[in-house]
Amino acid sequence: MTETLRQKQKKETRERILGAARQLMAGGRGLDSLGLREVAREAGLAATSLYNHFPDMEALGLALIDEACFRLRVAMSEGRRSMIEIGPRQAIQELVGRFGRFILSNEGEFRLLLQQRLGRSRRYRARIHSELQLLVDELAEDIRSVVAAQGRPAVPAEREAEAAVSLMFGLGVAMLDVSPARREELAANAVEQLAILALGGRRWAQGERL
Amino acid sequence: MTETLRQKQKKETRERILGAARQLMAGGRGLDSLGLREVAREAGLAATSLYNHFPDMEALGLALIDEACFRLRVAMSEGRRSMIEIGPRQAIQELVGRFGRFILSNEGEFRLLLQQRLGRSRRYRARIHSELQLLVDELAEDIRSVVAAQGRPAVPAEREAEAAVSLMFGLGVAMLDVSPARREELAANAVEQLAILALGGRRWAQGERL
DNA sequence: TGTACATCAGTGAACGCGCGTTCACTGATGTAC
DNA sequence: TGTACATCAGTGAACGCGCGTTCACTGATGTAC
Repeated sequence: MTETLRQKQKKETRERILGAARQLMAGGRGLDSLGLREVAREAGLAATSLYNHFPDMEALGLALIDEACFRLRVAMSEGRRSMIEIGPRQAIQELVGRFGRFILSNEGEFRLLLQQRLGRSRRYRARIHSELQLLVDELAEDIRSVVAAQGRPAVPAEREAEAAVSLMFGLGVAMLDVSPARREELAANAVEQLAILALGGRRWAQGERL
Repeated sequence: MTETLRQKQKKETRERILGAARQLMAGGRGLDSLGLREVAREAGLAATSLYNHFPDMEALGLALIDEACFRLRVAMSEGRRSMIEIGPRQAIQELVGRFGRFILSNEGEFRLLLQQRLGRSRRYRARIHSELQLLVDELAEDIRSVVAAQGRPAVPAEREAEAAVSLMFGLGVAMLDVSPARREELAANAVEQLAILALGGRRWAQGERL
């Protein structure tokens, strides 16, 4: 069943709509402040045409969120394999570096996720929440792999992964309103935070407590 | 210079307006979705009366944010003194407990801070950012006090405080959409995260690295 | 291959609605003498 | 203490505007014979 011209054009128009919305949000705008007409105008379409692609504005928002989740997942999954070999110290550097790069080149998407995580729509929140849980799970698995590769005792990987994601999101938020130089500083701080966490996890694994 | 009846009533009306906005947000609404007329109606006033108390809607938002910042500060400052004596383990329990209670009884305010930290208005963001920096600074000071009281070497308190705030905000976000039982679980996890962090900080202070 | 009909992405007008803000006004409260 | 005037919190009408959505329609693309 080959794709007809019409189908292809429809797909392209849909992409143009999502791209227009992304473009508008890249300027610092929030999803909630985007109007139907505004998105249509940016996409070079009549306002009503949007209804040929999305049943309502909520669906458009959900499509944007899905896209953002996908990009985050891809960005954070790249090179997961190699992390196992480079050891914990470099793995943390790499992790923060990758997250920093994602934010740098997908600032709008990142803000979208942060905002809608607490946003109006339960569906949005649920979608984002499950995506972040996935991120935590993958990270926990990576932590276990790195530790196992070094022949060390099993650390509290789930807790560390949850904490690491919180720390990276904290980093991300702090990065948003700030100069590139300050961003480097913040990233370096985050690396230290994660290193301290990993160090604590190691000791915790050995039965040490506060 | 004693307060006239008019001044007193004006102050009360202002409080009623802010209270109405808080009330509306307590239902899960965001600041951005609140309309002037809606707030006025909830407060039992004509829409235009709001302009006797705030020059525009942005000012009303800023007043709400100031109020929320103040409440957070008060909630997190209470009993700071006693924390120094109870040692790190109980101090963490106490910290998370206090934060959890703040969220429980000020959910709307907490969501307001989280949302507007990334929100439309630069003034909002700046206000919240500086408030959080204050929180970090105070916490860092507390950490130093607790550690010094135990006669231990100085830990990387600034990093730990930043991390602790990120972890607590991560906890707060996770708590919002969730059952009370699950909240307990999340709080317990956060306590563990913070304990691991503190353990790592101790080792870091002794010169240990990953 | 050509023709006749069906599909459907895109259009422009129109719907009711609430938005934030301005304005001139009212009447109770405050103040000066 | 009483009076005359000033202040100003609260009001209701009105402003222009953009919102999301519906509708009947157009014309290019697709399909069946």
